[in-house]
Amino acid sequence: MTSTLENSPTNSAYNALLAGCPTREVLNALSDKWVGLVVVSLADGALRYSEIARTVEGVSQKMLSQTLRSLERNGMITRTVTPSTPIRVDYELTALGAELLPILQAVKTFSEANIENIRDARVLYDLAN
Amino acid sequence: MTSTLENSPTNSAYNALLAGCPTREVLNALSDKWVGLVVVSLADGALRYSEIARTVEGVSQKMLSQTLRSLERNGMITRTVTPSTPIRVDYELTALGAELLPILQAVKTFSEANIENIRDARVLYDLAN
DNA sequence: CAGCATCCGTGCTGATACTG
DNA sequence: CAGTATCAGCACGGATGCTG
Repeated sequence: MTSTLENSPTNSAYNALLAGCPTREVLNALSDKWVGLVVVSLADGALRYSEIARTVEGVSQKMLSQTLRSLERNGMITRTVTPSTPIRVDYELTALGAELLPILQAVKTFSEANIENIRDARVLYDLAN
Repeated sequence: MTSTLENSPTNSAYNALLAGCPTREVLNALSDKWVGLVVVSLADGALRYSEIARTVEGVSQKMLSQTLRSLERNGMITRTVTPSTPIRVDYELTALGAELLPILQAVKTFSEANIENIRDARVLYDLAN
């Protein structure tokens, strides 16, 4: 009989619930403020730096650069420089990034679909506390 | 023929890519450091405060309390007090929280499944830069 | 047992200015 | 166009101590 450890649904050697687990780095990287929106902005294919900046409204150059650098370093996106004048830089999801995309899209969709439920819950909570 | 706006997959009135969109609050709330692991810890049903603390290794009481309070306020979990001695407090996912669970589990599973790919990517990136 | 209150360092964030 | 550099603020997060 196979045991059913529902809270251990993966057969991976790693478990982010454990303190020293290196996957916590990844979890932290994925919970950076702009990561979700930047990855989602690349859903339809490669985008230039300025196009991402326009798509992800409100992101500063610093934060966008930093986020792109982090995603590139973690193998989620590629960076392609075309040395034309003016210079052109395109960012595109890697296979790994494409695997991550639907997950982060789900987070975004969940937020958009339930924002009103959440607001209602907050009103109730704040009334009672 | 229906138009295919791939980057607008929802029919919601909200779009987190827009600067003033209230769903960004939710995105920020969901990217809090301990939210993912706490929600996942409740996958199998209600858990006591101390049980969550033990399951989510390394979380401080302050951060756990803060995270639970936030999740409760946003309608993701319920808090049930049993005034026995000693007191007993159980936390459980709401219907909304249960909807969020598989998404955050996917993030966790993705991290665990791809940590080695990510580490390799980092080594390559750091060598080249 | 289940927490809240407080202090305090560090690191994230954004604005501003500058460069190839 | 696509960034980097620097600075100032403050919020996040951890450690500690206390309470019903």
